Amino acid sequence: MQIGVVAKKIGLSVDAIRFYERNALLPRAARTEGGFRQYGESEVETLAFIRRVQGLGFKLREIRGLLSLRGSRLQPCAPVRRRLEEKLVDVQQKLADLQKLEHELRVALRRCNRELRNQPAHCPILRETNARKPESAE
Amino acid sequence: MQIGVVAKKIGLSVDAIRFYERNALLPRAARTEGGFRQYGESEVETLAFIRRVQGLGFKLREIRGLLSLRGSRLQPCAPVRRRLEEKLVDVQQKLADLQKLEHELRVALRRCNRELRNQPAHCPILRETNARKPESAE
DNA sequence: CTACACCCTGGAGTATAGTCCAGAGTCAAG
DNA sequence: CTTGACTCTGGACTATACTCCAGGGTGTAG
Repeated sequence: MQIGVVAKKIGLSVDAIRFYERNALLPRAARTEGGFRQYGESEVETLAFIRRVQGLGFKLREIRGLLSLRGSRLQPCAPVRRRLEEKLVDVQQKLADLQKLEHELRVALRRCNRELRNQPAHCPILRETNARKPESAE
Repeated sequence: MQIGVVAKKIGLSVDAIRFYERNALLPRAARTEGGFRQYGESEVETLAFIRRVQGLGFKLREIRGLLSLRGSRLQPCAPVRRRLEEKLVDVQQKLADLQKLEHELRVALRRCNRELRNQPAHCPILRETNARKPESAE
């Protein structure tokens, strides 16, 4: 298969696949005489794998690490599990951060709504400690 | 006040403040004869404002928009509220995405743990549709 | 006058995951 | 042989929010 076919098959751009090769996620592909990349099923599977774990939130540098575990005979599942756990912790941290942010946004909105009913020209977000343009001649 | 004092006061780097000026979050500061930036309270408040809304998840380009509402006489609270609402929707979308991700990670981990008990050498994450190195002579 | 801390400008660099491009070559069909 | 679709390489570009730097000037204490 040449690169365009694989790209369509997996749902990646041709450029993305070349990018992965340049960045050592894929080994350098075999070439035709004319220099065209040739792919077989195993490359397609590697690309599918990349998509899969990328969907799990792994970055390309982490995926490189995961890929290096493939094909090793040394119980690769344990390190993979460790990475999954780390990633889960990561995600949970981000969730907590975002939840806090959500709360703060709600608080700000509530204050904004209260003010809007009372004095429509005074925005508590903009004001706060009395922020005001210096040159605005009132 | 010169820039270093303000930086310490607000908890920003000198470079960050200069960066904000270059990027139109702050108007060009007044200068001493020697060319040193001079700041007063209003600039300090603007910087504090920037920090505050940045803490609410706004990007600098969005903050520029918020800043342009300050000092306008035209009921600035309404557009601010709209922006807060949009940001909230944003955050909720991200939360949903991350929750889905968390779920997927848990699923992957469960499968991983099951396999680990049964056949420690077979990682279901790495395998999936039978991914395997092509040249590995078994 | 010198030393030292501080400041100036403009530009480059950081990380991420690609995309887009020019200029050139390849390959199959007609 | 030509056309058209496809591919090659290397490099530049995107967004974000800064940081770091060189090479120079300023301001003040002693």
